[in-house]
Amino acid sequence: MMNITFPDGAVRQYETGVTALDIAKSISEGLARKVLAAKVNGEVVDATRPITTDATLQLLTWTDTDGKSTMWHSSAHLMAEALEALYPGVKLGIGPAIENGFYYDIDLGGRTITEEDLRKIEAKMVELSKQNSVYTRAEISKADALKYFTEKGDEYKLELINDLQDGTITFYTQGGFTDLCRGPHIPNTGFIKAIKLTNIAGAYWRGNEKNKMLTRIYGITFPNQKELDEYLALVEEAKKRDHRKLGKELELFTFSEKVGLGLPMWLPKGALLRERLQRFLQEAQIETGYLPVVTPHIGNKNLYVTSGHYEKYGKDSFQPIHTPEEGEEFMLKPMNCPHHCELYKASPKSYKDLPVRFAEFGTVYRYEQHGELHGLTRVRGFTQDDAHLFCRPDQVKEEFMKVIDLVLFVFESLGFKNYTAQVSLRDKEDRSKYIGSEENWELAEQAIIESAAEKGLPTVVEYGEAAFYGPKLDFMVKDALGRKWQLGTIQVDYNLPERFELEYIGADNARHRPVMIHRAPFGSLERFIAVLIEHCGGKFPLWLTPTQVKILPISDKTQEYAEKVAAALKKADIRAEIDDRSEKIGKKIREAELAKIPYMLVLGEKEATDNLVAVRRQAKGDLGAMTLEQFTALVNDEVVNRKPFE
RNA sequence: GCUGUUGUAGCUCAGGGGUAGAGCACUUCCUUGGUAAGGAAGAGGUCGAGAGUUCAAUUCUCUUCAACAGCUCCA
Repeated sequence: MMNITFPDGAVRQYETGVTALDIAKSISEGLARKVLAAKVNGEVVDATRPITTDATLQLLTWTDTDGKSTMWHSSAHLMAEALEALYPGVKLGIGPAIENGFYYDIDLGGRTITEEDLRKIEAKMVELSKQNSVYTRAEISKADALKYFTEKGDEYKLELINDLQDGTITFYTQGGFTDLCRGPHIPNTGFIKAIKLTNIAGAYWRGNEKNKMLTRIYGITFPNQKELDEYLALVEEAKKRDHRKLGKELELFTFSEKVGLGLPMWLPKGALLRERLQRFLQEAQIETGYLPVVTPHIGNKNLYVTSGHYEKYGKDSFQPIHTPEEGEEFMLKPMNCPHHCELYKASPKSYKDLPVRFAEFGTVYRYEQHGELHGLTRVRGFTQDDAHLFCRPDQVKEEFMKVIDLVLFVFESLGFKNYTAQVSLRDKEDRSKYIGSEENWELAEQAIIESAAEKGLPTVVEYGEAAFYGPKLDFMVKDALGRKWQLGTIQVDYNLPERFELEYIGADNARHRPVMIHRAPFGSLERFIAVLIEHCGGKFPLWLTPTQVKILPISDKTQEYAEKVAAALKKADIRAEIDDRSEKIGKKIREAELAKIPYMLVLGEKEATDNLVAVRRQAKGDLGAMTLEQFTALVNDEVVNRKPFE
């Protein structure tokens, strides 16, 4: 007998060699029908693997992330089985589970696959899943493994096996399909009830562009049709909220081939929104002790030689600008830090001056790869809400706390309620690649961990993810559709103060090196606005939205009254527009609704006579008539409190 | 940068070897209408660009540019 400890702490005794599935059955049949895999002593394994020692056990179902990925991994195998049936001789690369579903990289040997073929493969998968084939695990020697795939003629699997240690190799078989796989897998194919193959793409074997390009088929599966339908609806909704589409529809920004790719241009409505956002952060920053600075868009090449960026990124950047003077070279600034370092050096600093916080909405230019450009989220020219804090090592924590406060204030004001923080620290083993003293790193890493904890941030710590110049903390937000985006970032930097020989005079009258902290709550205005657009589906909070009110006179007869109302709103600092076309009120309302204008004022003779406005709220409908004062108060309340659109 | 798909009016898209079409938007006129599309007329495109095949190309072929999806990359 052995002791099995459950997540709630309960301990029960079972026969040695019992499986997680057996244990589930002993609890209830219903539970057993839902168990996809099990976590035994923290390791995810097949629910059908015998347990031979005392262990902690967590039964994994569809509601667990590990349960989902086990199912998706098994689905990849199911797809491979279907592919072998439909395309004899197909060679298989790798087929893992991913965040939303799974993929398999395959070599079709000259054949191609179309969208219609995906439907065929899906049908085959459904057929195979209904056979309830059991996924069986087999430990196999390296020699036998090689023999199997040599006979099968699959060079990709052979390459994978060659990299594996003998004695650690396992095969999984379901139905007529056997694959090299570490597992784990779900008990049988019958768990896979709803299948959707989503798209086809090319992918290099092992992610290396020198290798052959394989066909990658993406798919997702669910334990029932309802969840698949919900997922597909979510994908549809995401398409509707695509910031590139909404940006065009709401006339926020545009691109021009003539201007150049990856260089967004802001249309009046977008520029207004952007400026409001900028002012909002600027005000918050000034309150927190930041000092606004302005630096030029270009810098002498030597600036970047000093910073080290020229050596590291020079070849892959916009190339230097040459002047009529021989030998002079300037570069478009790819970041603001070097300029700010030089600002720091403009005057000698005492320890009493620190921290110094230079803030600038700095537009920078980076030569991103062509294929990488994407809407506003990946561009070649963008504006960072940048600031650099120069402080003493003992001030790092306090500064971090303040920056976290600022970032959270920004998120809260814009309706991002769901966020996590990723703390990126040094590699635990290899510390050779990091610049800066052990002592300072330790201080900064602790400061980050502590300040995140003290602020109650949900945090993930990643070792080895720190930049060579310092540890960092990145904020990931989840938007209204549950998609994750990386926005704000706070990074400690030991490199640039060194390279620029930044100093301050300490209380001991000796020279010391300040610590530099880079931080950007938005990340960049472009990226942040893109995420904001998708988060709110184009329905911006009233305080940000370009047009707050659309005034809709019912006929020409009330045109004059409409203008009077417009003037009054303008005076009250409310952004309103009149729709004075000779269209029917129904049409004017429809268009204002589609343009996602928060408030509409329907003005007819009744309102003009009584000196009232009939208020309509976007997506909500008629709110009834009120006085202009009441309406202004309503709007101001929403603006001042930065309420979300709803 | 690599692979694939796409490129027709301001937008969304149809068409197809014999020099183009719809809806919306736009202009003008009629209509003055009370909470999600009133009516009529008109204007607007050398079918992404370049080359080739052909009597003839927007349609076929090649090249190129751009967008999209994925891969690689991201100070």
